[in-house]
Amino acid sequence: MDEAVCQALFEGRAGRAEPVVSPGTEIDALMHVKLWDNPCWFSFRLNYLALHFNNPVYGYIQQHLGLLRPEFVVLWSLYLGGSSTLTDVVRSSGFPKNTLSRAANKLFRLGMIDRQTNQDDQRRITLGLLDKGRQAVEFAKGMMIEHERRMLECLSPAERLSLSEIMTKLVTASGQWPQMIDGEQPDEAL
Amino acid sequence: MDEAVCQALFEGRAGRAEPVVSPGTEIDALMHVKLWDNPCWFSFRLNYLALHFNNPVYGYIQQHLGLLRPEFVVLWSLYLGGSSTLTDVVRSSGFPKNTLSRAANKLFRLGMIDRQTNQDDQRRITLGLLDKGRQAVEFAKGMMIEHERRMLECLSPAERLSLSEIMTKLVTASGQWPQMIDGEQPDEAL
DNA sequence: CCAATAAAGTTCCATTTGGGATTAATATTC
DNA sequence: GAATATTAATCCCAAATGGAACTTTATTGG
Repeated sequence: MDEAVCQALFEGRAGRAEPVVSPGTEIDALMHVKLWDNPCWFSFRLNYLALHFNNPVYGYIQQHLGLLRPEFVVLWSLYLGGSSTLTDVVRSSGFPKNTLSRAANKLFRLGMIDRQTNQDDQRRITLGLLDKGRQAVEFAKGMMIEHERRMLECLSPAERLSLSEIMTKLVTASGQWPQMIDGEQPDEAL
Repeated sequence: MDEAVCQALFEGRAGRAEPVVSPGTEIDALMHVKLWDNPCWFSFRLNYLALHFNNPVYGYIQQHLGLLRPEFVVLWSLYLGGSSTLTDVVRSSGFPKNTLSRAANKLFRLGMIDRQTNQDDQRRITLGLLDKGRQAVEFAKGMMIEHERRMLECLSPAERLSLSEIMTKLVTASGQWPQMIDGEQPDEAL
């Protein structure tokens, strides 16, 4: 284990020469620098990889289901977590609440979800997946899993396990990261 | 090395019980399911982590520099890669070209970059960072590195190295991933 | 050498987005 | 128990976004 490399990674230098480029991957000069000489190597790769999931997957969903990303996010949330309130979807997805409110309204109009006002707290509206919504999710689900599988197939089983564990660690720690950087006061601080 | 777990990770099941939740991380039920019982565990964590970089960082940049994300992306590209053409920035960032065209025009108006028409190909315009643009990047750079450092500080040095290597492998393989899923014809296929 | 094709950037415009105010229901405080 | 604060969801509207068409320059092929 090379201490200098670890320190470099922590400090934000990628700290390694680029790997041999695999066939089919033509990388121009600017891409090269962003990948291998970027002080924010982690964030860049994160965004780069997220893009390569989101663009094809949400493009396909829009094309075949006519649903925008926030709309599908609501469906996916209800599919995974069962009936939920809009606020739960907001918290778990990071989209702004008005964007998801609009999305839920459209899904309701499309007959993909229903909305039930909560009896003991009448502010809350529980959103529930209807058959039509479930069918939409199930239509997209296989494609999403397959696309993710293709993204991960370049890794060895041990690497996939390692990646899962490391990302788990990061996500678990995320509660302690600043939601905002100094100058921007969070509401409570005012 | 547990074969079943590796297979599960490949197939898209997270395949593990959730870790002990660290203090400060209150996770509601829906979040829990999305993290630990999501067939697209990788993509979800990718987007989740990217969000936790982008929101604070670009919020800060907008607040203090008055620059939108596409605008800062252009500056960051020129800062890392030196003078480049808009198309290079498009390719290396994944933003649509009209969005970046607008961004470059605004940066030009602000005196942060200059534009030089290429002599041997008059379609090309080389964008170059001016002092004012460089100062903007350098103003934000420390904050960005620091935020990324905070995100990574929960990992051991060995884990950071491993993460870097695995992400490198993924990015390098990305040229072979589909840019589009079947039904959506890429332009050339028509 | 000229038409057809492609590439770099820009412009147009309808749609999407998200900050902030608003409404309505519940919690808390005094 | 009225007054205040908080929370859930929605509405308003100015701004940002991105697909598609367009302009200009370069390349290709007959």
